Amino acid sequence: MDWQALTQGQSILGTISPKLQDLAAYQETQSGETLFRLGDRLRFMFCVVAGEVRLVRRARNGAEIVLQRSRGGFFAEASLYGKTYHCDAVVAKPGAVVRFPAQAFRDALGKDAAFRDAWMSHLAREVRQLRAQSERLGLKSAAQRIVHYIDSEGTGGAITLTETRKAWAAELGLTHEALYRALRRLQADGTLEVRAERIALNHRK
Amino acid sequence: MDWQALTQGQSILGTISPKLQDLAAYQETQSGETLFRLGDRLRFMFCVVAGEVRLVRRARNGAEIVLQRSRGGFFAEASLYGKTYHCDAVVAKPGAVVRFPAQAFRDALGKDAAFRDAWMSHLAREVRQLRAQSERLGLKSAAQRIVHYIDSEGTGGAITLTETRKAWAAELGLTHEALYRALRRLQADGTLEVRAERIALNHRK
DNA sequence: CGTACTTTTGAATCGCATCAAATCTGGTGG
DNA sequence: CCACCAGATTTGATGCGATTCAAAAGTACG
Repeated sequence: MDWQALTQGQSILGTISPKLQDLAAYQETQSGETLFRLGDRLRFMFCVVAGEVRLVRRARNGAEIVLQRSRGGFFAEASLYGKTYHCDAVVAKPGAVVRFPAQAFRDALGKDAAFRDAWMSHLAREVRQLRAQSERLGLKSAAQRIVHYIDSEGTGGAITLTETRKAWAAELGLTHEALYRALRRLQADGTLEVRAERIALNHRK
Repeated sequence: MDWQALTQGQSILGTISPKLQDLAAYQETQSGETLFRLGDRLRFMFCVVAGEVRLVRRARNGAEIVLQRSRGGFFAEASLYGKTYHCDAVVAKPGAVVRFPAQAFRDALGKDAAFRDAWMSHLAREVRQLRAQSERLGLKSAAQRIVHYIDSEGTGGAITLTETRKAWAAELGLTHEALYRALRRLQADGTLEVRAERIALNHRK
């Protein structure tokens, strides 16, 4: 299966050596399917290429705790150095993953300098984005989060949305209704320019 | 200056080779001091050993956007592979940092396998923690965030706080008042056991 | 052309933020 | 040892903003 055609956006996958690529397996995923469970011996590193996978843990009181929602890219990176998985991985929306044998993945990181550099800078970028997102979610008002998002994820004070507004709202930790209303308010008072997918901050002293 | 005595908790720093350690500099920091500015050529990797450093960017509308608050450990990891810093670093609370020449740091990552492994697993752990935090901050109620925290950061459904409750509240994205009240409510309805610094979830079917 | 989903607006409610203030705590210096 | 201070902890009252529930209109897709 030519999974590489599906992974244009995943820069990391491009740097993977042919040897490791041969060991990779493409796997379509069904909703509700479990990729691994807490305590399972670590066998594979997974990369989501379509759909959504969730890392979950059962809380003491029975509630399901979502540790991560992955809608693309690697997940459970921290597991790579452990012996077992520390949570369950459940498919939330059908799609596909690519999976690499964990040992081969570690070996490649040890031997292949280019792959290793790509992996480290991938992790570092991830860290930066997540830190920014945490700071953002710490802000109390919808307006503040929107401005923070545009300023930290956008370029030159503007962004072009690639996702739906509903999905953006979820990323901002808001209901979609709250996002729509906040956007309209910000547009009304002139701090924001909203034209279709392009949203820009107005300069304002 | 023997900065290594101060860095007990920083597991990474322990794996740094003597050669790189010799190039490191210890620096005390004053409130308001700027370690680097957006656009500055990248010279150093910094590690907070005391106090607090903030990575900030000025928003278009004049507001200050906090990208990260670091109260210990490395920050701006993503800068390591760039040529310039992508934000300002300002000291928010006085303390100290250790700084490493960026080129020497990169060289060490390339040559020293043990250091590199420690760095990669440090980044991976960071990613996992931050993902969990983002999921947590996405939860709408104080109670949910508290349970999520105990379940994802604690062991066996319990945590022992090392920070003040006020600081914990900030980490949970709540005001300290909201945290106090939520704790009392959870204790009253029996889902939580609070004894001084030890907070445990009760099993409950 | 129908179905599913997003976008948009409305109304009511609730929980958290905010402001205020009292108590408790640990640490400093007289 | 005590007085004092800064900060943390705790409780109360109030208001605002986001959630929630509801529903209509727009849009993409088979």
